[in-house]
Amino acid sequence: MTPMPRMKTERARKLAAPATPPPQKQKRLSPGERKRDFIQKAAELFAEEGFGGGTRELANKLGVTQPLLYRYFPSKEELIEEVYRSVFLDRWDPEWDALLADRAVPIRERLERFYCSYTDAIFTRQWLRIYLFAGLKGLDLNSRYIEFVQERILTRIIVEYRHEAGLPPQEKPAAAEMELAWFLQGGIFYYGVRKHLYGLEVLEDKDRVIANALDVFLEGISRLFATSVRMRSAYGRRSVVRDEGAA
Amino acid sequence: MTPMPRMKTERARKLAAPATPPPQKQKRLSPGERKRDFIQKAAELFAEEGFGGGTRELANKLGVTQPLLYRYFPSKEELIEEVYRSVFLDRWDPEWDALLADRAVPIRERLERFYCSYTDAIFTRQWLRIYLFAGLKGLDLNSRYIEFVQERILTRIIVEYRHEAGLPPQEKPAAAEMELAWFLQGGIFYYGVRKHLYGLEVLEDKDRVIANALDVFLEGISRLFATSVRMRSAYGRRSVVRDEGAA
DNA sequence: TGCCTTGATTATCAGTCGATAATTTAGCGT
DNA sequence: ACGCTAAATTATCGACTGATAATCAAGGCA
Repeated sequence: MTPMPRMKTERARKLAAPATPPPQKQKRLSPGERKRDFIQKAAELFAEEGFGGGTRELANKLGVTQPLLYRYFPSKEELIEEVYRSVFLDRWDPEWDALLADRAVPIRERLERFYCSYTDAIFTRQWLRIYLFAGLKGLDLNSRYIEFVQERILTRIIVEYRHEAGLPPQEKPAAAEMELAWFLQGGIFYYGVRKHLYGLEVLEDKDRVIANALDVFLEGISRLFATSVRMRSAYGRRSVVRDEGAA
Repeated sequence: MTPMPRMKTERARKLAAPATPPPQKQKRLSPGERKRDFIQKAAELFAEEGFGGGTRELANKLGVTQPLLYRYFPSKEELIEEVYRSVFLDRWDPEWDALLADRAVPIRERLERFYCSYTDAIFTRQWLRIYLFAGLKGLDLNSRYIEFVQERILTRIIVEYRHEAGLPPQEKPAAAEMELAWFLQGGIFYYGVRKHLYGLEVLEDKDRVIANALDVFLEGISRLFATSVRMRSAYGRRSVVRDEGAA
């Protein structure tokens, strides 16, 4: 009801959005675009700050004000879940399923092609950090992703390896076999963590590192599986493949 | 000035410190004890909530009031660093140095003993969570721990393996060799992450999982090192051990 | 027993957080 | 050109954060 609220409004705008100085006329995006922008910038923010990153800082990255977020997401928690979905569920290339199961190609080459391509997709600072933040937060979506990895990658590795090695098929891989597949997965994964999370000096040729890891893994399990089949726990020596059931 | 402020005080105390109901007379600890208690409970809190865990919640766990924290630590950040120190720097058993370097024992057995004992120390929910939180926060203390692992564990594994395999000694392990050692470390580490961070069903016999991983690793690298020595990059095939220098 | 050091408490501040209600205004359809 | 829908803003709330100053009181020492 008083004169000149004009000047004050102008100043408030400048202070509120210093991140994007030039494009001041950004207004009225379609709901779809706005929502996508929120999710994308939120992924960037949460990757750096964790899910505790502020909604105001997020709004600044978009050049809008903070309450606008709540026109598109009922709560911050729901934004987080959508970020999570966009980062994880949409990055699986269906091609990989076919690749891993293609018995016309030797298992060695299948695994090399898969892991080189798969790590191209997930070995980014953003993906790895959000993955770890989500794990620490205990989101159930994270557990579901792990189960996905277990079913779509690791179980297949065991099944396909056994097939190529001429070992008898099983209904389900033994727990000890799954642990060996996880050993491979974890060993490769940690390369990405060292490089992109810790920023350490690593051997830069990622595909060569993967190839070496696969050499070690496949040579290693071939000897292990061979002995376990040959002696069938005749010795008291560790027998790997025998199932003790999952806990 | 009125009767019964007694009741109100009583209620306030109960609301403020519900964590430790019976010992209400806890007062006047020596500075040393109090400080240790703060660090220990802070480790528990930060492991669950991350370093964003509140100072009031921490005080509640101790049954004291929040400002008391600032008699022992100038700021929360400094408390975090002391927590970090107590969790990481004090858990290395000097015995492990001798164990890894003891050439009277076969490398296979040295590694098994070491990793079984080492993982007994670090495979706890608290250690793993603080380790990952610290990594995401980018604390330089974390980088220093990684370098420690690299020097005290991984370099030694390569050196000792090469010695036992009769390979010529090097001034420094090749970058590709360090990557293989990291592959082992990461593969074992991920077992702890799956169990204690994600709470997944794993094969419960940790020492057997480690033994299997070592079988695979040692068998694998023995073949790899042998071929690389035999053919010296005669083929165009990948040669592992040749150094390309660290980035 | 009474004092005095110091551990511990109460009261409080300034800043930030997620979220809500009311208001403004951009831009399409007529 | 106007008007209406809805995108975006301003203003604000209550809860919670780390931190400070002033006050209280436990317990060793005389």
